[in-house]
Amino acid sequence: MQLEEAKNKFIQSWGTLGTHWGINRTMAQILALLLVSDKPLSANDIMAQLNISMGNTNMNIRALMDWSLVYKELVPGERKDFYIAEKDVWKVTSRIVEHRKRKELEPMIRILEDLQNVEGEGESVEEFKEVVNQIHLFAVKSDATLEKILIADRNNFFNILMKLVLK
Amino acid sequence: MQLEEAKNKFIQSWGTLGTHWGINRTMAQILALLLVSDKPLSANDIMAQLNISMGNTNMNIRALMDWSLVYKELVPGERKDFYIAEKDVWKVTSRIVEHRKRKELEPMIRILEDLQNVEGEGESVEEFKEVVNQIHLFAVKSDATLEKILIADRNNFFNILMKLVLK
DNA sequence: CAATATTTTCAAAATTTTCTGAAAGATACA
DNA sequence: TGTATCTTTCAGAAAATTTTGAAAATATTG
Repeated sequence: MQLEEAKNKFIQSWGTLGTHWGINRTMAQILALLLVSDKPLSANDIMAQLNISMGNTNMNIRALMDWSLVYKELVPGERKDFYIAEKDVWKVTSRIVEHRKRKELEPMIRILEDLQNVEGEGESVEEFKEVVNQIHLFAVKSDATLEKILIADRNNFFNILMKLVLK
Repeated sequence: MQLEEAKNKFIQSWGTLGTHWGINRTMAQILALLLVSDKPLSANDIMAQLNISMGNTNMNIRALMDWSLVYKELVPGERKDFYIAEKDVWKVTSRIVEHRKRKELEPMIRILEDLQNVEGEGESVEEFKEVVNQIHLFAVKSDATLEKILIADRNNFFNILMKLVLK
């Protein structure tokens, strides 16, 4: 397998994976392209290499910057903006996890808490509260665990992983 | 808030959350409906309550059974099939995680391994290998950790969570 | 076995999500 | 300031996903 072929394979696979992670295909592909690029790329380079439109490129680069997965890099003597990817796997992962925690888990916890306010007394109300309560408990524990993991630095994280795996 | 309102709110929210978890809206809503139902429901009941078509109902019930999130329950004297949800939060979570591990993480690991076979020697090849290798290492560790967590029973899981949270 | 009830299938329709590209908005340079 | 280059926006187009419902298949009952 030649380098170019390998890079393309990586970009394609990463794109597919991304769609399962709250990231759309193009956004994931841009990230992948920048991850395996040895130099910063301009919006134009990205457009050309992935065969996508200007607007699509721009929108997704900005989303990636918003997620802190891609940074602008100024290239002296160049007027265009150039971009590089965050290459630290742990940072990439933790930023994605953080986003999803904020956008999915935390809103769900708020809703579950709200649902505890259901009125009435009968058995069916109790059963409902019980189900909601179980899920809430679980969600809160998961949230706290993620929080703990996220504030740890990479080394800490690998230590935790190792403890779990070797246990 | 009345019980009915609370149940509907739960079903809607769970439906939205589901779409972020590789489960489509309807599939998640059916699961939610069964989770807060005090008795087994038939496909017809589900159709009526969620206002969805027969085909949609059938397809998603079967997907849920395939994921072991919903079971058939035979009601004596009834010709229809009735369904109940898995109410153990830990089981629900672990089955979803297991599915995603099999369908996303493991295929990615295989691709990353394949990509290590890139030919050539230059610096750019080495850089590519380094990126791929970092991701592969991380993916394998995550996979092993998930495996460990999944084969643990619920108590074990909560113990692990607790250790992490209280650390 | 025939009649009826229930479940399953799947092509077409509806909906949702993503992408395009022309136009408007910035920014840098002379 | 004028011109050229680059970036952003967004309405409409395209693509992907989900849903419908009629028809076929299957199961149950008498």
